[in-house]
Amino acid sequence: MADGTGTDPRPTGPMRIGELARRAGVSTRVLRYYEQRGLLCAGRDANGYRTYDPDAVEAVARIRELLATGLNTDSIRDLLPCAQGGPGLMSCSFSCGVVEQQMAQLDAEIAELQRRRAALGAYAQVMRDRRAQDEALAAMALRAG
DNA sequence: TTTCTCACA
DNA sequence: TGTGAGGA
Repeated sequence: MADGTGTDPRPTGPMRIGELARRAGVSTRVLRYYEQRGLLCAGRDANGYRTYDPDAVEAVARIRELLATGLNTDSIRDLLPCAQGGPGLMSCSFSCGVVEQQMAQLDAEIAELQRRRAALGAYAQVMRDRRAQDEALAAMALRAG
């Protein structure tokens, strides 16, 4: 079945890149990119076309999940051995370290964004004050005729 | 339909 | 982190 909804039955044999892309809901370019970055393994058939095992669909889903956390492809490549056999990561010291480090980096980015927000807020307050002052002066001038 | 590479956002 | 183009 090829309804493009991702509800097809699980493939029983190797897939080519187009079928994996459709099942995983990503572009073929993305799959080649993941392979280039060492995130995804592909075999080759006689004509050089990539072939993928049926579980590559879940592998792509795991990669997408990890990318969505903000981890880069190098970190994900190192983490993938800890991400086998189901959702989430094994609680090994390596994966814990990577996750902790990523959270620390996010905390730093959040702090920096909050600093920028506060700086912009100061500008905004000055602008509001000036505007209120200008309006008050204009009202006074109007009353004075 | 697939492969690849280069340039680009 | 991806995408587009262009040729094989």
